[in-house]
Amino acid sequence: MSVNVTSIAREICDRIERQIIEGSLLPDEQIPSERQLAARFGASRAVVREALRELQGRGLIETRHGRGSFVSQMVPEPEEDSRLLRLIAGYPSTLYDLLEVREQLEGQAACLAAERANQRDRYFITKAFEQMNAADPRSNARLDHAFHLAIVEASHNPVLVHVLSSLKNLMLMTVRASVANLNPREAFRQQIARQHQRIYRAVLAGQAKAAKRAAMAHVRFVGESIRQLEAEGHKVIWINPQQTPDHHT
Amino acid sequence: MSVNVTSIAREICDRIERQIIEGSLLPDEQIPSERQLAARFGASRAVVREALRELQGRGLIETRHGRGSFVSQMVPEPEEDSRLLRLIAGYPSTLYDLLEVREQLEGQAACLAAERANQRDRYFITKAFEQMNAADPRSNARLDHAFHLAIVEASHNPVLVHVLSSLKNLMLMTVRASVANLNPREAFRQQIARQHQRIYRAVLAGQAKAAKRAAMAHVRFVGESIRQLEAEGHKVIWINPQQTPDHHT
DNA sequence: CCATAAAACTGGTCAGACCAGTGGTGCTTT
DNA sequence: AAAGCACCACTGGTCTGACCAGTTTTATGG
Repeated sequence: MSVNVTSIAREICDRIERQIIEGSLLPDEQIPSERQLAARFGASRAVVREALRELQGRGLIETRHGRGSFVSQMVPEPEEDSRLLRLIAGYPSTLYDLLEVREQLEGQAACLAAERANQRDRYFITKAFEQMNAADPRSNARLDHAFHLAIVEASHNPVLVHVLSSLKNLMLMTVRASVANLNPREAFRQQIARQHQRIYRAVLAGQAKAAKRAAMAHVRFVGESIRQLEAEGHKVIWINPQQTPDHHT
Repeated sequence: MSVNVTSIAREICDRIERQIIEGSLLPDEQIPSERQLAARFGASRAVVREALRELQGRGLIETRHGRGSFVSQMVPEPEEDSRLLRLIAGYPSTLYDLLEVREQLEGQAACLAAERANQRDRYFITKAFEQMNAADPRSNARLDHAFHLAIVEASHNPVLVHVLSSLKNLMLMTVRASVANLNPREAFRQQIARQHQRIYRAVLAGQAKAAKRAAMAHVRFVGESIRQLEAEGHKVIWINPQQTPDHHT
């Protein structure tokens, strides 16, 4: 019985592919150098190069002489996204629809993240969490979003990552709406900070059910709060995502 | 002006690719050995191997140890579906990830559909439900999917509709997997029929919570059943959405 | 302080060696 | 003559170590 049908190069290729699909390696992120990969996998550089070549053929990475290899941008469907965006521009109420969906998906993401997050995930979640708290509460929409995204990626569910990243711009709208309308009011701000902390702790503690509850409660709270403000006659601010600004990683 | 950005390996890869596309190299035809190619192109064998690896990544050739490399059999251009989706579709385990997401989204959809469905929605849901039941239980994947879709549309949540329709091909895979593996076993088939009926009745009766419970239970049941079959050593059938077949509406 | 040269990266290519499957050729055995 | 077997000439798979060629960082000299 032959068992090892797979060549070393193919194995390395598949492992890296998996990391890309799962989201452990993000678009535009640099892949370790060939020599490093060779050392890590205990293989020769030639084999690593073949693995990377195959990934190039699959369109997953791009390699530049003297620079390195980088994960390709595989934008799901930009034109669909924009169509939906236009629709929503006309009907702000759609944002509530999105919040409904977010409640489910982020709840699921938090649940899975609590179960599956590895050390790297925990590091990024912690980093995002701390950056978000350190920033000015009135202008941290992007950091707020990054925190939520870090949790989604920690779920290691590629479908979830794909869906939520395809809704990135819409997500940013809801997050911005939350930040712009709720954070300036001290009571809301504190409440939201507590909710974030609850999510953070539950995920890092590996408490799946608690994480799910916290995440769903958080999203629902945002939606209901904004709805309430609107009902009370307050002017609710919806901010369109002009572009994806400042990429100052 | 530097023009030659192309590596030797890439150049060889492209030349062979052109031959395959032009038809100079026919499907199943054997490609000259690496050593021959190296001599012909005046390059080292390592470079030739990298070129062949890239062709493998592009799915144009297949290589067998001790035999040689052969041109793949392939459909002219199986319509560039989202590369990411096709990529994900290559990993059967991803289907479980999708089922996790489906459980949340379809639960939500059923919930909203029960609350919001109007007469027109009810008509379409009923029609889809009856068609599904009337069809051969072993070959009604498309109708099964249509039933679920009708409920999603009745949710009147454009975000939900958008997300689930963007996952159409993947959804079809899970539905097909369910139909192909579960329906032939009478016990499963009856169980699933009951679940469908429960969803149907709850939605039409406007019982939101019950509809949500039923839909989530249904999706979870499918996932767990397939997982169980797999664990018991049964051969589980995953059907790739090569094309969207017979559109004979 | 800034421009420039040198060093320390990165990927790209080469040569030659050896291992590991595959299949044919011809000899031995039955 | 037919079956078996060892051998050999292929095939791809991997390794090593060297060197070339872009890029980025660092140190150096003005």
